[in-house]
Amino acid sequence: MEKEYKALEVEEKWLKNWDERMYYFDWNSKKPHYIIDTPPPYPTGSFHIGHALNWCIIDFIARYKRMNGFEVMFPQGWDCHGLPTEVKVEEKYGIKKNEIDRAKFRELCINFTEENIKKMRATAKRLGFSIDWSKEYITMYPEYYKKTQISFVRMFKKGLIYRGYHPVIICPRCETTIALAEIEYRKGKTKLNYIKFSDDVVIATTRPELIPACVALAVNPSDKRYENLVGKSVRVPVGGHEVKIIADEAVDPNFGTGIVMICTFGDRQDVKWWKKHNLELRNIINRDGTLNELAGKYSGLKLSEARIKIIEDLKAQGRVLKQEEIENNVGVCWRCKTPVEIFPAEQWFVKVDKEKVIEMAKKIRWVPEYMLDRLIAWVESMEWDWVISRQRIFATPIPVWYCKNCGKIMVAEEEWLPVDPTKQKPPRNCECGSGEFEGEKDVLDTWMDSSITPLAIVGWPEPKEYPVSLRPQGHDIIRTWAFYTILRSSALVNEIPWKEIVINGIVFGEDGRKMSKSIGNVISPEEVIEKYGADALRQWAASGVIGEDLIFTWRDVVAGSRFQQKLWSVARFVLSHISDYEPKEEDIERLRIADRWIISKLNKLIAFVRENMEKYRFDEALKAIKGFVWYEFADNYIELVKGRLYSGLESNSAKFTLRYVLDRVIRLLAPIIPFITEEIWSKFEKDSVHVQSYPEVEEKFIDEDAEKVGEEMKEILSAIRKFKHDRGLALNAPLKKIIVFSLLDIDTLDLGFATNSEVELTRELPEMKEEVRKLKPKFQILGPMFKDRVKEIVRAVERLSTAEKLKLTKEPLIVTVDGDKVELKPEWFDFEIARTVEGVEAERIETQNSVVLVLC
RNA sequence: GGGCUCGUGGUCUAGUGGUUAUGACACCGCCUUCACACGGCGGAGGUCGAGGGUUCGAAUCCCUCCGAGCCCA
Repeated sequence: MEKEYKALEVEEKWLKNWDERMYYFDWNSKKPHYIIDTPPPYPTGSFHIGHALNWCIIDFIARYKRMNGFEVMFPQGWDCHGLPTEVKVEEKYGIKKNEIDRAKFRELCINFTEENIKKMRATAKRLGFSIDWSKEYITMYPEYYKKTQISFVRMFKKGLIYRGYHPVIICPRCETTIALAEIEYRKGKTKLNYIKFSDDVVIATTRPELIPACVALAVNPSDKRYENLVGKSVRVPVGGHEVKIIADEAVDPNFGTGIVMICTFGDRQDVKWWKKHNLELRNIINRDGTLNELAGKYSGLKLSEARIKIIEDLKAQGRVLKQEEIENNVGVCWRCKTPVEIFPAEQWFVKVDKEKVIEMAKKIRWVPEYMLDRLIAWVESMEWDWVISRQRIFATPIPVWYCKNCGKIMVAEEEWLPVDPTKQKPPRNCECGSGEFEGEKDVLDTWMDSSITPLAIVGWPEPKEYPVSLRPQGHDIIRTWAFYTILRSSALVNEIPWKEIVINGIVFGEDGRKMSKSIGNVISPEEVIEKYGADALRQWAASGVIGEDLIFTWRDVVAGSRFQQKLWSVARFVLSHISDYEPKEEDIERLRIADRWIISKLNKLIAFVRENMEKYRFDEALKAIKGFVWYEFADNYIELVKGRLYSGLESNSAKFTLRYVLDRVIRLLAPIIPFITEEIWSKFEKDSVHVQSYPEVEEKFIDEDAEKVGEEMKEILSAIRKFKHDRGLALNAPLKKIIVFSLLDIDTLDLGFATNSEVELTRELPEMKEEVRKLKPKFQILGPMFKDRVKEIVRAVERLSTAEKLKLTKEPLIVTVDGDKVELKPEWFDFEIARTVEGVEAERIETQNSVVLVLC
């Protein structure tokens, strides 16, 4: 074995040699199934570090479960549809989606996405994820979006999908609907106009051009000034129609006059009020940003023109009382910077049954638990149903036609799916007899695709089993992906989607801020892999507490890389000593104290690691393994048994132990660092480490007595190292003699080798003088017993004489506290006793349970 | 503005009622000993965000404030 561990070479080698079929999921397997509803990422082309964190966690779980005898399904999906791809494709080819053939545009999007998937797949493979590639799904392909369409049809038939009015955002210049994500906000100045509707009703508005769209006025219910107005009606100037005055808490009494005008629609708050108070819809704006006939004499004017004209007219009527300049945020189109307008249009909705979703969510086990609160808070604050239609192209088509003759809606039958209604006609005529249809041009929200992933991976509409075992995902998409999935699972099969949901945090840059291209703090997984390899990055990913956000730091990656070198060096040492050794039962009988000590500690480690892996606390598990390998096994155990190994004296017991420990440690680490563990495993075992079982605790090796003695030997060794260090001696410098006074069965053979000195153990403590050096009250006992008198008791104990303190170590002692006699018991205190031995010219070192005399 | 989370040596971090607060990185000294200098041994460094409360006892529980972050208005 080479001295240096070459992570990159080893990782490349195993990527080539591994047979990925060992990760394939078999429905017919008799093992218990463990199905993971993995997130399908949006194929942007780069698998970023946030994905890496998420996938590492999934892979730790998948590999751990596999080694524990589960048949694990780790599928990989790609959530393809959406606006960003449309935008990228427009940029790439210099086209506009509305100016070219829909089918052609869709094709360009598909090609673009396929390229991106290819790149991301490569990174996922390089990171060593145990993905079952035979279970890959791609939402833009007909096999998948057929399922999305079936889900639409079924929910429509159950009455869970309906059509209704909802605002869409349009850019009046581009004459197209745009998404919230496409709005930029600009700070600007505008005029707040105080407009008199009647003698006692004055409103303040920044949008006078919308007065003809006014459908109500609102005041805060606690506003004393307007108590008598609520419920009354008032005539709208320039519009001429009458509107009611209503009360609503959301009105800010301190803004303007405290009376606000509600229009359909000025902004998102108007939309809320419109829904909440069931107001009339009064749409005065056309898609091109001009006013329609509902605006009366202003019909045909552009909004900006209408604004001037309306203010002019109002001034002429003496209705404009005041105009003050204020700062505000205006939403503008990201492309042309024109202020956007809200425009009511017919949309498709999914009904949201809040109680049902919460009830379902509570049946799922949430890790960490508090993440459930986020979902509940979100659901409870929802103000309207889920709008699922989008005015876009690259998405799953809504399988619906409208009869050109009678206008009736025809929803596709399941047998007709998949279908694109803009290209295909329905196979039968409308009830009215007409065969002329207009296909639905709107398409489905991308979350309609991705909210059926747990169903899709088990073969729905003929699910092989359900619910699945686990959903791992980030907390940033609880409100979307987790919520929609629970909603859809409930609606489609009346069942929870998964038994458990594990939420991971998001990744920040080294500066503590969210990674973003504009800040320039983005680190790509490839960058890390090129320098330190996948295992090092995986160790960083394991260092996070589940649910909490994680900062990327090179420091952690480097620390991971160092641990790999340490593990490699340890393995190199162990393997060089066991190459010609076969474990034999009789060697167990001959195990010495140090062997039994380390094996016992290892078994306790196994219990601890299992417990934490079950809780998804990979940070705790890895930290414990690292600590064991580095500070127990390498620094102490190996140092203790080197003598036996080099001398050949009692060496088989050490060899048995080295092999036992290495075997367990490698298997414990395999889910987290699959490459280096495989490499080391291959040097002394056959088959892949990834098809082995996870180490089990062997109770017969848990040995408290040996641990006590082993810890003491470790302490003695450390004390002697410190002694040599203080004297300026080399650590391997021989000493004349070391005499250990101890009642424990210290192994003088190992300790002698390790200190390079003769070690003598003696039970007799000749002419030993004892003195209580420290006396620590055990407050856990004293607190409940004496309550507020504890301090007095402690003071009384401190006043005791040396002889009395020594007496208290062995028997109860009566002391006087505030005139009361109190009997103190030895078990209420921790004693630290100094033992001095006279007549010996030697350095005296004391450890917990021994006195060590060093003759040099 | 609402929901959730976090604030611990220089930096990052463990720690949900017990006195002397965990570890890592960085730092300082010593040691190139045959697994490892990406190492070993030793050392220095903290009023646990601020204030108040509960308690015999608070980093830990409660309240208020300050600061940071995420998601949503």
